[in-house]
Amino acid sequence: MLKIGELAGQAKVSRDTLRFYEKHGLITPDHRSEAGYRLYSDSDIKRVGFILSAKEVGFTLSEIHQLLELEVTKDQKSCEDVKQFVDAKITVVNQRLAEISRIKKSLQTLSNACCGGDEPATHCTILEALGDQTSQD
Amino acid sequence: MLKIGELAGQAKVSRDTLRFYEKHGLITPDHRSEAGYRLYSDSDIKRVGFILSAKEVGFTLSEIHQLLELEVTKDQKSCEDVKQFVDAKITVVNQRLAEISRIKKSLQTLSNACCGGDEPATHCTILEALGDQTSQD
DNA sequence: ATGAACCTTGGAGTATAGTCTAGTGTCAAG
DNA sequence: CTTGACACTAGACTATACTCCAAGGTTCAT
Repeated sequence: MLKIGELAGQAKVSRDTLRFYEKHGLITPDHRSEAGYRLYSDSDIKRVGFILSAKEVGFTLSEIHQLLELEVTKDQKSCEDVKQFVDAKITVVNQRLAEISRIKKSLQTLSNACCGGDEPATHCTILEALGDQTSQD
Repeated sequence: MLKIGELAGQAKVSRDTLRFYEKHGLITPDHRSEAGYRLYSDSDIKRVGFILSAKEVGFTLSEIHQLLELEVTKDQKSCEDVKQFVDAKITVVNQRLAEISRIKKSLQTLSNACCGGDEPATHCTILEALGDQTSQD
């Protein structure tokens, strides 16, 4: 069982952020101590990690909330709903993957462009690099 | 030359957003008409597209501003600075790629988990799916 | 020559995601 | 038995990224 400061330390967020996430339903301590201190389980480190990863790749807290709420039950009905929701998210994740790859390529083109690189100094802005994505990977 | 509404329509943002981006140095119309109307060049569609892509994968407007400002000149000095900056961005982009791939896999695991899928119904939440990334791709 | 549909500016308002402060309580070490 | 590091709540404040509004000017088709 971890106190809020311990979880915060391990997950590299502030205590305030954890309380904020709790207020918004993203994470709830397993239970409270006599004194009312939040007590988290070890697996909550993973949960916070997921929240941070998902946030970093562009999901909002409310989307992350939905993802964390998902529970595929045996109930066929809810299962179909979950599948639809998840498949929609996979679609946006794929779009994001494509876009981030595109940006990565442009950055690499830009990085190779000058400074004694092999490229002629024509790709001199990110927009020019974006327009011309051929050989670099 | 495009008026603000035309650019907004093509780039699928609001006029207000374009004015907001201008205020923050992300995009400036080529020039103004006699009446003071903003007139954009065709290439500004691409510029707005870049802003939106970069935003979607988690860059802030101020980072995007920096990316757009980058100009690899022949000057060796500034060139090294640019390379450093760009290489740092490539590092974060790679991290983001890894994280988004991880999330994608979990979503796929989750999607396959039930509903007559081949997986047993053990992967029933995103966190369980995250923990167990083996065969799916 | 007038009305709709556009454009201008400045400034206020909103949503999201924290971050900080105040006032108070808890706990472990010296 | 007190001091320092931590915890609690409620609420105010901040940054980012828009979004809307008011009051007015422009363009153009009818």
